[in-house]
Amino acid sequence: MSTNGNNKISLPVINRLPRYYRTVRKMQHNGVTTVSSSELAGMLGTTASQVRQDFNCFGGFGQQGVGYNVDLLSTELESLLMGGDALSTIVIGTGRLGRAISHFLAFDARGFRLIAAFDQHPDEVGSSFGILTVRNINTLGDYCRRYHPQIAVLCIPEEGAAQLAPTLMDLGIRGFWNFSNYDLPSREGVTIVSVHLGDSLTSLGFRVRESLENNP
Amino acid sequence: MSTNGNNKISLPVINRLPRYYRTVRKMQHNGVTTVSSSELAGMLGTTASQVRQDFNCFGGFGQQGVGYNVDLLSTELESLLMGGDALSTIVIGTGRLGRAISHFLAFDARGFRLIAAFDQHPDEVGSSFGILTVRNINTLGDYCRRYHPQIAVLCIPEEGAAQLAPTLMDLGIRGFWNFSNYDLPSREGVTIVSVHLGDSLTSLGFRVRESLENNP
DNA sequence: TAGATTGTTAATCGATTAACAATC
DNA sequence: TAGATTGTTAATCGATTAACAATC
Repeated sequence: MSTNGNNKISLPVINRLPRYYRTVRKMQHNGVTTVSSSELAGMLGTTASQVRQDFNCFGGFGQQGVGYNVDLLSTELESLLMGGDALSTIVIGTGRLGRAISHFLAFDARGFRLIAAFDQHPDEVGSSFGILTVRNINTLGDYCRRYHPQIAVLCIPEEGAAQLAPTLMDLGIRGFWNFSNYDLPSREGVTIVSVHLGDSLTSLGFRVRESLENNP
Repeated sequence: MSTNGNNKISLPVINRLPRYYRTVRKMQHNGVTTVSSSELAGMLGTTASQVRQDFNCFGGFGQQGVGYNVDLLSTELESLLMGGDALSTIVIGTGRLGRAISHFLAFDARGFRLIAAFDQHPDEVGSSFGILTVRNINTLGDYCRRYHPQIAVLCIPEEGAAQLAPTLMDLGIRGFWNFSNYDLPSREGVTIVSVHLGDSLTSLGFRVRESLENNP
């Protein structure tokens, strides 16, 4: 069923949904037809309680005494996560990372559709970018006013992101997948998901060093 | 000061440290010499209480009535996060993503040192990889037994990661920066930080669609 | 029916925030 | 000294886990 009326769904729950979906797809692929909350929990390293709580945010699609129908679960999660029209998406920054991410996005779309790529370097502009051509960053405003992209993927350095973010929000961008080091300011109606590679690496370092101290 | 004795530092705290460090560095760069917990909190979108709680995990380096010395804070955080010997690191998978990530790692090392890269494709093997040369994946075991790398960056598909992970742990890898879709099983003494790009993108999609429903 | 497992309410746990005494 | 701000303890909040009645 669709999202359970007023009950706002918490971020921890939302962030677990993709993993549920991945796991259920895998089971479906293996021909499993029914799964209990405790089986799923075991597979995911969580608790049966959590699985049931999470699924119930969207109106129970289990059957008491039996469990969950894998096909149904898969269909529901899929429509929940990537149902409806594809989100039109632009990439800003076509360096190494921008190209890798865009390839990922184009290869495994998950409800997104890449419609343009922008860069500031003259020698990038005009170069091919998958099935697209890299556009000049100074045509970004015109482009957005004409095509109204919904999502922006930021693969540019901090300064560029800081400068561009408010403009992009004003131009109607509703979601950011941010790979820059800049922390975008939140704004009503705009969703921001940041992948801080540097922070992630730094905390890995801290944790490994901590572990090496206890157990060299 | 170094980590406060027995008090285990919680993961939420650890994950906030890199942001503290980034912010403090920026202030240092701007010539700020002293900062209060509430100023820092304002800058980071958190509370003064949290800042003080977090810093106190490492034995207070503030001064009552005055605040925190920016240089000291920067030095302490730096030594905490990337002090000591660099962690020797290998990359597995030299496709688009592997190359982008490695470039990032080499450019902004943060206490890591990239010492080798491996791939399974014959036409990748032997190609240049920054200052390194791509090695054949089937020499991985020998390499690890000889050079004892501490960190592995996984930029390979799920199946490869699933197959390689236990082997790498047996070979003494102490930390994984995992970009595959595979959820590595945890093991005592091994730290895993996963960057699930697909999950991150999927939850962005969910949240944007949710927001579009309320406010098209 | 009896056994199993959900949906849902209640209890627990941990993290965040507030408060305030210590002290610069 | 008075004002400010930390370090630290206590209160709150939210998320996770446990329990159990409903029901397949």
